[in-house]
Amino acid sequence: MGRSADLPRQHNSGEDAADDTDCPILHVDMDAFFASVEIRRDPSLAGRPVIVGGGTRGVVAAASYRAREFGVRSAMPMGQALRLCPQAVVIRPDHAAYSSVSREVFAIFADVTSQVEGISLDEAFLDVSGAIRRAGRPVEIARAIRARVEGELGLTCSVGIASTKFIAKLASARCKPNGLLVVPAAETQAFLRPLPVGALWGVGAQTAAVLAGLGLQTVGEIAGTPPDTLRRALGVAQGQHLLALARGIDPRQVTPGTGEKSISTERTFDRDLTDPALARLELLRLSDELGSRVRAKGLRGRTIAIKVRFGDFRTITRSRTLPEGIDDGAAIYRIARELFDALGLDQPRIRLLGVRADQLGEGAEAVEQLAFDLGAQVAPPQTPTGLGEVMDRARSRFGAQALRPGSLVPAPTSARRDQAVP
DNA sequence: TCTGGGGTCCTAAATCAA
DNA sequence: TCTGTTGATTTAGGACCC
Repeated sequence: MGRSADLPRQHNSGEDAADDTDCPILHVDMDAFFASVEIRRDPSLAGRPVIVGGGTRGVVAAASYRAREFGVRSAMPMGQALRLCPQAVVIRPDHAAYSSVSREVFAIFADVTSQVEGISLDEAFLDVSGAIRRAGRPVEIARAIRARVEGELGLTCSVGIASTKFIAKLASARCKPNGLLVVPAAETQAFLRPLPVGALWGVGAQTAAVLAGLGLQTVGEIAGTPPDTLRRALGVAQGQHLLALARGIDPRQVTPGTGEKSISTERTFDRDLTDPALARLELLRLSDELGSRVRAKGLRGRTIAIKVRFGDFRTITRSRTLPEGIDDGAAIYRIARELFDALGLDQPRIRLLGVRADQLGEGAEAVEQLAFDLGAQVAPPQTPTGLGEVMDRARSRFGAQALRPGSLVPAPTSARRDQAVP
């Protein structure tokens, strides 16, 4: 969602006249996605400032355009957002709902082309070069997508059309909300030159400050800077990357669905944890959840990492790589706890804890491969093989709370204990 | 002002093996 | 055998994205 530098909105009067030759890349971006889904669910919210986010220590995940008129932006602390717009309706994020709507949106994309690269729930690149003969010019395809998304799902999106991914993304940002913008291949340079450096993908606050130190404010100024200057200031990889982008060069292809490389779960506490025993309990909870999510995707993680953020926002990570992948909450917890204990924290103030699985491999495939190697007489196991799988099956039948590690079950109330113990 | 949660990618140092 | 080089891997941290 619109986290990048705000770009002046460009009303593209000449949408039909714009030359979309050699512009096969579409960037489709849903408008204020989370907030729009919430408004669709509760139409009485239409026209009101809606902020999706929350928690006493939360930030804004999405703001409706009405809320943005008050200066509310994504990633803004909730306290600040509510000072700007006290009358806003605040809604806790419902990721399951957004995922579900996202699948419907992507189903429309898939009708157009198989060349769809999802960036997030609400954003994707489409390479429509293979669809032009069947579905028409890129502009016509984009118009059809926008009509279907609005007609079938009651949501609006914006589409940028260009010769490269990067320019297409800038174009969609520039025509938001509910717009369509073509940047003809021949006009790429003119389009780029006046933009602020923050418009470039990969330039955040830190990099922008470094560039400002070099006296560089616009993309055009970066494009005219000697490569060595940028490499020295930003490192080889980033320097070259930025220079190429600033000159409109972006060879990246649209690459449909490459599997994820890590899965993580983390939690910021309403109040800092000071009791290491409580912190370990949270690690157990997080490890258990992570195990479920890793198993649900049929994966195993070979590297387990923990993340600890302290009261002063200082953040550290610790990781360990294992000889084999694991997917079981208890096994993940053992590693996480060892990493945590090795920190030797004395009187900690812990704001956040997280657990992550890296170096993901396919667990089920490994089992099947083993069966194959044994001569195919051994069928892949049809019954659960581990405690984690047993728990997953029980949860899917009886609900998420059905089975949890013993120490996560709330202590019985005195009344219930009285009943249980005659 | 007071900073979420889910990710990706890059850098750099340490370590180990060829 | 010793030493230096090189490359791969691990680990930690950080910037950035939505």
